[in-house]
Amino acid sequence: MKTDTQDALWLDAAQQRAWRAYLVGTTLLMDRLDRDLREKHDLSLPEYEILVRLSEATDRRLRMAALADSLSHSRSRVTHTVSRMERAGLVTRVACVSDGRGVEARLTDEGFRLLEEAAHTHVRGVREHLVELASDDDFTAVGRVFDAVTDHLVSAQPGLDIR
Amino acid sequence: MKTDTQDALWLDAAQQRAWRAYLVGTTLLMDRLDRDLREKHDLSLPEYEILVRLSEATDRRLRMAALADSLSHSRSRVTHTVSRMERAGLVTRVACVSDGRGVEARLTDEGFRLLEEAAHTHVRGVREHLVELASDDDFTAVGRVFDAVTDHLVSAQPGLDIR
DNA sequence: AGGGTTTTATTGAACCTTCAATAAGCCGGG
DNA sequence: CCCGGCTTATTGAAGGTTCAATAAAACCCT
Repeated sequence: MKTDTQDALWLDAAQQRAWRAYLVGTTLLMDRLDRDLREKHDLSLPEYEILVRLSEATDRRLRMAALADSLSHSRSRVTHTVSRMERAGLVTRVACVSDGRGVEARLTDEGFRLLEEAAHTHVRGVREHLVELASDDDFTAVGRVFDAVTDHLVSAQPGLDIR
Repeated sequence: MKTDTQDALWLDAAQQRAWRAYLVGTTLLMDRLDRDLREKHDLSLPEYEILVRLSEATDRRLRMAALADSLSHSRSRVTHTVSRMERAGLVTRVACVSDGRGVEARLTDEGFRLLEEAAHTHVRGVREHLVELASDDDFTAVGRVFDAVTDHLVSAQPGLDIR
C-alpha cells in the first residue's frame, strides 16, 4: 500500500527536460512519418500499422479485436479505419467461421503491394529520423522503458482507479 | 561511401521490437494521461501543456506563434485549442502591442488555478506510468534520444527533401 | 511613399478519433 | 431450454486536428 500523502512530488529538472523532449520529439516524429506516408503513398501511419499486422498474420487475416489489441487502439477506431481501408481496396472483411459475432480483416493483394512500397518509405523514415540518431544502447533503453510502460498500463485496468 | 543503392535496409529484430514497444507504449501512455486529466479536470493533455507554457512565460502570456513553436503544434491547431480554452475561461486573447498582426494568449486566474490542481494529477501520472518504471539512466537515455530527434526534425525543413 | 513579398493568425471544411448507444452472438446456471 | 449477462463489432454524433484559403499587418527595397 502506498502512503501517497506526498505523491505530489514534482519531477526534478533533468526528468522534466527528458519528459518534454520526449513529448515534443514524439510529436515531431509521428507527424513526419505520417506526412511522408501520406504524401508518397496516400496512407496514414495507423493504416500502415494495420497493413503490417495483417501481413504478418497467418493467412493475412486477423479478427478486429486482435487487430485493435495489437495496436492498442480502440475497437471503434479500428472499425472506422478498416472501413476506410476497405473502401480503398486494401482490405476486405470476412465473417468469422468459429464465432458468429466475429469479423476478420483480410489483406488484399493490392493492400500487400501497397505495403511493400510504403515499407521502404516508412523504414527509411524510422531509421533516418530516429534509429540513426541514437546509439544502440540508448535505443535499446527506449525499448526497455516503453515495454515497461506497456506492461504497466495493460495490466492496470483503467477502471479500477485505486486510490 | 555507403552503398545505399539499397537503403531499404530493414530494422534488425531488436530494433524492430524497440520501435514497436515505443509506438504501443506511447499510445497507451498518452491515452492514459489524457484520460486522467479529462476525467478529473475536464482538460485535455494538449490544453494542459498550453497552460504550462503560459504559466512559465513572463506575465503569463505568449504570442500564438511562440506557443505553437514551443509545443511543436501547428498554428492552426493552437488557434483552435486556444479558442476552446478561451470559451472555457482559462485564457484570454490580447492584441499584441509591438506587432499589429500578433495576438497574445494570456492565462486567466481561473486558468492558473486549474493548472495548479491538474498538475498534481498529471505529474503523478507521468511518474507512476513512466518515470518510476525506468532506471534513471534509461530515462535519461530517452531524453537524449528525443532531443536528437527534435534537433534533427526542426532543422531539416520538411520541404527540402534532399535525395 | 508604394507595391510586392513574407509573416501572423484565423476560418471552415475534411478528416480522424472518441464516446455512448446499439445489435447480435456467445455462454453459463437454473 | 432459455434467460441474463458478457463479448464482439458497428454506428452516428461530438470533439479535435489538419489542410488550404484568406485577411491583415509588417517588411523590404528602390
